[in-house]
Amino acid sequence: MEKAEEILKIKDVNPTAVRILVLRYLLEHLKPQSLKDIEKGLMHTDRSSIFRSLKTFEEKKVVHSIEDGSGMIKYAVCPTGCNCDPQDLHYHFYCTKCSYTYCLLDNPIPIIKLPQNFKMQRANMVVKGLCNKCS
Amino acid sequence: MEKAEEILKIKDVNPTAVRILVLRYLLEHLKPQSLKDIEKGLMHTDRSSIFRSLKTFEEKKVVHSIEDGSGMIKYAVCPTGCNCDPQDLHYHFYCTKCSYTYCLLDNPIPIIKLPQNFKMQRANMVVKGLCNKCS
DNA sequence: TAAACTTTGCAATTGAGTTGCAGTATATTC
DNA sequence: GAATATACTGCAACTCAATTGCAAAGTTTA
Repeated sequence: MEKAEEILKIKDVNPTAVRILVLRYLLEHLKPQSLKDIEKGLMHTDRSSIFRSLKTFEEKKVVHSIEDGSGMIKYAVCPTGCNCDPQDLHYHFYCTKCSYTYCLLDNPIPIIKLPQNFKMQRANMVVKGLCNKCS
Repeated sequence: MEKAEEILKIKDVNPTAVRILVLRYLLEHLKPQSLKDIEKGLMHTDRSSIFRSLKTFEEKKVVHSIEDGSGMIKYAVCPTGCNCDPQDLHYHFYCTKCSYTYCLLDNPIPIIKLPQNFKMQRANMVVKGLCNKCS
């Protein structure tokens, strides 16, 4: 069984054609991909089908989504053991010139003190600016 | 001279009718306001005129914009001495249930180590979850 | 006053995300 | 294995915020 199918089986998601293609596409790419990226990559697959696959994946924790400040939601396959906990996340750097998103893995996100009874679900930490190639 | 007019003069922005109304509206509200918020508040002013005022304000550093994860850009008047430096900013908490945005002023944003030759322009740090009223 | 520039209001467009629906495929039951 | 139920897909259409084109109105300058 291929990796994509295995993951789907483990996460209890029906391994349909579109889902396998989408998941494979995400696995093949290191960087988080947007719906549009995937659509371009899988030229003959319908956008809404990809969209719905991604929603299913998110729900079943196959992938998690990232708002990197580009205006498009990006998706990345959850690594083994990822519980999609916000504290697992890291800063992202979005280059306003070349639109590339970098992960700033060196900087841990500090524990954030929330007011009483506030519950964190997720966090998006985005630094925008110019990357080394564009500055 | 009223406060809004003063600010516009200092920041070298032509004090037109729409601009004064928009800036007054922002000054009257503590929380960052979206284009839609302002549109609702200023019932007889055209959206695109408000939009262009805000763009002008941003350019002239009268206001800065905040992406709080709500999907709508929010605008806030720059406090005196604000140079729109990303380090001046703070975390925001966006309640996914009531859509209210809170400023988490107690948590300073740490200095973020960027790779060589990366230049920060701005930062958006958003925590999403449920606020005390909704949890 | 006329010309040049700025601002405004309206209408239309963009672009990402999302939904309704009918047709197709897959699974379940008899 | 056929009948029925359920899940998935593709297409088209829609939402919603942001943005733009353009001509009219207002303001400044020569």
